[in-house]
Amino acid sequence: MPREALWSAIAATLRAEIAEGAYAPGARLPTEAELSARFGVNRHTLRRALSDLANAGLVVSRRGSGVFVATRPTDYQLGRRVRFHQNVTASGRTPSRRISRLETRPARPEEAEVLDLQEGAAVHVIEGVSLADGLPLAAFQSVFPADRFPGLLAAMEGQSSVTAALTACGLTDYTRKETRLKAKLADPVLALALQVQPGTPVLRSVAVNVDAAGSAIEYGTTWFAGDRVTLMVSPDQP
Amino acid sequence: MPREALWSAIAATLRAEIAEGAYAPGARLPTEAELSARFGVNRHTLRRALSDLANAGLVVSRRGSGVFVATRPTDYQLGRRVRFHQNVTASGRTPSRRISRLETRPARPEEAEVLDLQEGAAVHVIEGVSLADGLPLAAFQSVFPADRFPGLLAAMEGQSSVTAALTACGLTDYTRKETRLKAKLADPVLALALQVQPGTPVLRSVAVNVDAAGSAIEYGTTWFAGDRVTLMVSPDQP
DNA sequence: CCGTATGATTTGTCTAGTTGTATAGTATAT
DNA sequence: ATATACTATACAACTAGACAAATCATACGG
Repeated sequence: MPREALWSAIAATLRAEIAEGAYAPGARLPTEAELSARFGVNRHTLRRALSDLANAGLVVSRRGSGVFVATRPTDYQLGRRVRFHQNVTASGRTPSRRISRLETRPARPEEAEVLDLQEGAAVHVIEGVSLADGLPLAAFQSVFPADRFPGLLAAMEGQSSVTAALTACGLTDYTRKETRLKAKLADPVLALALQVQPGTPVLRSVAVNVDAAGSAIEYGTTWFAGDRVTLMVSPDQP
Repeated sequence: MPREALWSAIAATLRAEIAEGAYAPGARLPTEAELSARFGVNRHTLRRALSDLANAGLVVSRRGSGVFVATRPTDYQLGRRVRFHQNVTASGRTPSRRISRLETRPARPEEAEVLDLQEGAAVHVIEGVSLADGLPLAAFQSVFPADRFPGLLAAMEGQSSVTAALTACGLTDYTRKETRLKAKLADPVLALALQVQPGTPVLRSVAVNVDAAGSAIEYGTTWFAGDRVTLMVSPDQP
């Protein structure tokens, strides 16, 4: 009977340390060179162990960067009134946003239709990435009618909460009217923004938000990193 | 009367050559392929001879690396204030240390309890192997409260004496408060670190060191290679 | 201040050599 | 006949070294 293979024992050790919290989710493991020195094995043997962990979905390795502890998939509640920050804090993490684009441009036909605008009317576009504990969870693009919120982009300067900016523009409340979901593959640009491998699955959510009066005020698209987020669709509350 | 087996004769030849110093302790023997060619036998037959030597503790083989000539055991004094270097030099050997891991991570419940910390408080972890004349005698893991010794890991960089690093952090003296001993079997990872066969007996020592004021400052575990070390427990001196 | 270039670091892949293990077959002594 | 010793072959596990590809940090020039 063959005794336990070295790589297997090493994998078990690392597994236990990850489980004990020695390496937090999202954290980088020591380099392969350091780990192989620590265990006193050749780098190939260590890589065999890492490949076992990666196969089990416990770690993700990125060439040139390192090996990272995989984040357990987050449940992301998709409801009429749930915002990003609540979602992330509810799972015990620290939410943050990185805004990458603020601009005003003519509405595209589809956007104009949804937002009930004339084709070519000006819209504000906000693009960015939402993160939990510094790890990208989703990339988003939101389109707002410019004439309804003239100072929106200015209100976004220096802070990152879209909800707060909308409030500053006089919108007290808004709810999600409809959401369409689709599974896609991340193209290189999206993969970069989400820090995943190109070709990994992504959940694209297209949502329309309406104000209290029921008129559309936001046309938002969100791309969730499929391996980090599980979307929970809850029944609508009236 | 059965004439002596081939493998037995080969083993005797190698035994004699090792005894004559043709292969120094720690040196690598020729590869199995070379030796089997030299004696004109199949590799299996030669391996039967080698296995005889290994069983007698004369050689140690490492897969992928080669077969090495082994060395003799040491007495290791276990006292309140005895350090590793003194122990090894006392037995006429050259001590050395190989540090394999320097990290800071959250304390595990047991460690927090012993070191009187809050659960999850940061601790420094130092792992390595202690050697005599280049041969591993013991593998150790030491855990220190990070807030008590903020610069400990930095002090360990570029040198290997834990005592010196502690001194650099302002700790002038410490003594062993308690030691628990247990016999265990080496798992593959530990076996590799100690350069013994997996499954060979190992002495695990769990010790708590305290400073002059009596507060715990180190939670250390040491695994001694059972066939290379004899532990001597001396009565405590007040 | 920003983009670029460059060098160092880190993971991915390949080739080759060494010991460990398993299976099957052959010769020989009892 | 039947163990026992040895041969033959094949594959698995691990080591060793080299190079490629991606990334990151830093310095430099506009």
